[in-house]
Amino acid sequence: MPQANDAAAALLDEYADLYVMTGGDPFRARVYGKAARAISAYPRDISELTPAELLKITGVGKSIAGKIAEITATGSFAELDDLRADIPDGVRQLTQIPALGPRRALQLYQELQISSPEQLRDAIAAGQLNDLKGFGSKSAEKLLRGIDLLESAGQRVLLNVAAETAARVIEVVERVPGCQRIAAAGSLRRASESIGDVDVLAAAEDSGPLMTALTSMPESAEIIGSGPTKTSIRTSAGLQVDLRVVGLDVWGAALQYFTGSQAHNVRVREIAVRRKLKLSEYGLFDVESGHLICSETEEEVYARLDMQWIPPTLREDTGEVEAALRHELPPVVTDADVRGDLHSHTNLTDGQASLEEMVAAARERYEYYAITDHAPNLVMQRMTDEKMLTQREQVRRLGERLASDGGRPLVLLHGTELNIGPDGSVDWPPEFLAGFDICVASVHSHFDQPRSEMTRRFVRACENPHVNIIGHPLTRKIGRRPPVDVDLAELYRACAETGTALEVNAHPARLDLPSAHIRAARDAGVKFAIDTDAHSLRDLTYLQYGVATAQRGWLTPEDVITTWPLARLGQFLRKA
DNA sequence: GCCGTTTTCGGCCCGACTGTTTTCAGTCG
Repeated sequence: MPQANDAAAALLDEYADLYVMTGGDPFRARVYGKAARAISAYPRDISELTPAELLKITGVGKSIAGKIAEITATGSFAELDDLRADIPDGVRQLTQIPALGPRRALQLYQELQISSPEQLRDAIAAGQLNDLKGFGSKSAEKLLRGIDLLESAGQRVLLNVAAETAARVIEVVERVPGCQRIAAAGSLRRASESIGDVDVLAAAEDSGPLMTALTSMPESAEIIGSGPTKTSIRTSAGLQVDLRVVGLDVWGAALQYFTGSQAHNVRVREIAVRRKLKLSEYGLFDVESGHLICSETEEEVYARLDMQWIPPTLREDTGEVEAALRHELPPVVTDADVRGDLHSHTNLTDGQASLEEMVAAARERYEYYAITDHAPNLVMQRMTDEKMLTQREQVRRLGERLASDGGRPLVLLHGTELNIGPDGSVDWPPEFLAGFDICVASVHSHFDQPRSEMTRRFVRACENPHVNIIGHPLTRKIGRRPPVDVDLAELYRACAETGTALEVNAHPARLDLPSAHIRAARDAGVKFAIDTDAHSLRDLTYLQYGVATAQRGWLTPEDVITTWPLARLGQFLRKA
């Protein structure tokens, strides 16, 4: 989505938070949050829309349209500025502390002038909370732990880390006699790019033994809460795990509910209400009679609301509900659609495994596979023309062997991952590049160029007739390195015009191009390559996260060149 | 503040758990 949309959405979200803090109508606050999501999912740059076009965005009415215009003109809006004057920024930060919400955060500020987590820690130490209404000794303890947690870096984890934790919990709990069914839910099932806590749903008649199995895991460092349907622990690695146990007969309704997102659930439940129905984790009910209509599968629940079943990766309230009601959900790409991988490394540069090892693993999964080791300008990789040509010969011979040994067919492509220099040039002259089957080109340095230079840099790389794919386009690392500043609309235009694909890098630390930008790129006519960028055998298993990211961007197999048969891919790689 | 095969006004998702509440508010997802 355009950057102006992100900025405006952040301001509307901030306004919603501050507004609810001051005791304002919570429904009104919710509308601002809803409008923020709508804007941030909107494909066109909102600063370029006419007032009439703004009003067409669902959730944006006259008042919010006016505020967006104000944001475009001045970078903020008057009502927000007023609230900011009343409530210091640190008070909003207080609500980041687990178990401290907007109401009590404001109470702390108004009665004790506390406006940051550090000040709250000091106030607790000084016993200032002791005679504050609604704060007992347990609150103080809990808040102190919450502040520690907030300050210890990395409270959110990458997808693969969350998936490993969930797998371990499932392994332990499913062995308990009486556990009838178990699965990961929540943001992990939706494949969000980072995960704050791990949700696991289980079915059993008696929840007790399952809860005990969770709380007595050696990894369980703290029991945050425990009841008959829900138990929360924190692992020794600091990750919260929620286990919910329901009856097998309500599995579908519960899985739908615990998968979320919250915004998606709100939309679906509103649709139920309009039909005089009530949806909860226990099923879909007729409001008047109270009778259960269905609850066993997600498909039934959606179908009874006249909706298609919605893949979990799409459940973010960014238009999927409307599309499902119209029965126009796109047939998003799945793991099974992927035929190849066009970006991988070996130990000739910084990979961990040999050419033979990587290819043997790739052969289990793909129809075609490209080796794309680093090029000379990334000097620490010590690449030379000779090394590259020797590898090309090895790849050719290995490819011949694969074709004749009677095993699974796998076509090997020889490529490279070029460096896009600060001026948009790449490592080798055209005559050397012409010898590769495929060239990925990526930014590996000079991340801080101003937008105009960065944009020219990418556009020039796209215009190179030998560059097929822009690798990890925004070069961000989740939670560690911000994305580069590039005019995305210009980048998309250049990709579409030159027949250059954008990568959806599957590594869980990258997931780049991010799903939030993929839809706008696709609408601009861009094609995508889902690649692992594997530097090890394990990295090859991360393909699933690239597919999930593509799904979150609503991509179909038609949009993804690595799902195409080799002949069609070959045509694309010629950039004709 | 937004929205309407109920509605231009009156609604706006629903339930579990915790702590300090003696009947429920706040928080979370």
